[in-house]
Amino acid sequence: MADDISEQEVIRRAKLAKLREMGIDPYGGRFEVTHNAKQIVDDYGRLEGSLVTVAGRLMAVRVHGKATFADLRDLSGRIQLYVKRDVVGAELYDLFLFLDVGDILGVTGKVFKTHKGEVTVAVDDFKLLSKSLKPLPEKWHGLKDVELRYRERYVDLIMNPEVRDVFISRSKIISAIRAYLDARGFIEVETPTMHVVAGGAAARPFITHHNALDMDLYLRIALELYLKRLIVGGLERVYEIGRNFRNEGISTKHNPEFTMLELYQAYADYTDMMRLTEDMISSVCEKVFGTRTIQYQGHEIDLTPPWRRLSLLDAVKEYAGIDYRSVRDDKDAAEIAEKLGLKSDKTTTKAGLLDKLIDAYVEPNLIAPTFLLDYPVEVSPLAKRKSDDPSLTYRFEAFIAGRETANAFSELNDPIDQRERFLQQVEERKKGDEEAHMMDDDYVNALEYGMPPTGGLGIGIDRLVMLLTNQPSIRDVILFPLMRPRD
RNA sequence: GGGCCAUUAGCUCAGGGGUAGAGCACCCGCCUUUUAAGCGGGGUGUCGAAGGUUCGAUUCCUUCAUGGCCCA
Repeated sequence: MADDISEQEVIRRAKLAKLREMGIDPYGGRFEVTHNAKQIVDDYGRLEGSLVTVAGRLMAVRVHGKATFADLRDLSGRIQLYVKRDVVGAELYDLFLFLDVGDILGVTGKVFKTHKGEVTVAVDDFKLLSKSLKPLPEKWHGLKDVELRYRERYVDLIMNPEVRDVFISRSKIISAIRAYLDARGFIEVETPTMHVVAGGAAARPFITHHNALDMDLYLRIALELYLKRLIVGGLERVYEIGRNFRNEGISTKHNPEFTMLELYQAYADYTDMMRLTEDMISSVCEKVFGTRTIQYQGHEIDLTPPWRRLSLLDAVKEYAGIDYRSVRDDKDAAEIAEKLGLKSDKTTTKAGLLDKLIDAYVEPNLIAPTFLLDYPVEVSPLAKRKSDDPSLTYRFEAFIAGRETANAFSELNDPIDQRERFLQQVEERKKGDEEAHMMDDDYVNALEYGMPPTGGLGIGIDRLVMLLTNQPSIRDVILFPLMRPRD
């Protein structure tokens, strides 16, 4: 280990030893600050000439012989330090020059402005709070290598302030969602992440094992079925913001673990969910960013309600030129897929064809926020059938910037129909569809006690954050995206 | 899973069969209001890994690893 560290690291380790020799603890303890960097700059008028104590990471040092300028950075921003040999004395001055960029320190000094007008702290005293043993990346270009940025996100966060801002925005967006739902009488709950039956979505689960019970468990692929059990239990308005796990490929839109918001509202239906979706997303955007208009990868998108509403089958007819109602069976579907040149790795079913048509022809056209309404029952095993057309369901998906952003329906609360739909899914599974639902007897049992008519909504938080922060990849909104380990 | 691309110093990147390059960072010296401080000096490296071709490979070929983008 010791022989594969760089020269710069060797030098820093030697400095560390020297500091200890000098009786200086290179990893000091508690340090009380009076101000952060931004406060000192913002309140210069009041603070000029007074003593402040501030702590942060040393980001740059500019030595001018017997006086030195340095940049200290904390969460709030950057503040310049000025250390003068005449003021701090030779011993402390030499100690300051002995520090490295990257070290964390606390300083006390007087606030003043330089000739160039920059607010600066004239250091009287400072304390090393943590010795940094590795050199930081280049100050001008920062850390660019995407692999390193994801693997060593801590360095990414130190070097790239705009990355830090994205994650601060993410936190604010989630807080704003909580505030929005809490204000409307929703209660936040936590349901299991380890499931005996992985349901609520069409996806392959991760499998884990409980030793004491000697049983396999699935990491949840959705929050849905437990939250609806709570609606049966009378909680009426519930939501959960939680991690889902899906055992599928990794892409700019997929990370194996990702965060979903799901909410359920008793006595509501999917029209209520539409209004809630457009109102929540646009008000969260306004609360966090002060505007309802966003820029996403070259598109200007206005989130102000009401959003466009369009029947799914009309959209497919309009954009793909296919009348889905004329597709009688899986064989028809396969022929159409073949004719359109839609490649697929599995045998094409009616449901699979619809998915592909939406993907290839409809989605790319839905830049402005759009609700696609009334999905066929075969792709919506948990949604209530339309009373005027039982082949369709009261379900919508919302699309923004050509991407699915929300999925919602009037929940199926007929236990007999639900059991039949599960049975159909089990058949699909037997035919080789690994993403088809499993039978969930306990969920049907819950419905048999009676679930009120309910509207439910799911929103992928990561994708929403991507949209609102203009990030092209889901990895840019997940602090530690999954990576293969190095060696 | 398939296609394309990338991998060279701590970082950002050039190079292209014949002793390994730049900027920043780092080390030494000078410098008391600089800010990508400046001036002078110093190159710190398993060119992702393993095979192959060759007198000679960081460079060409093959395989592998990791990552990115596109497709599935």
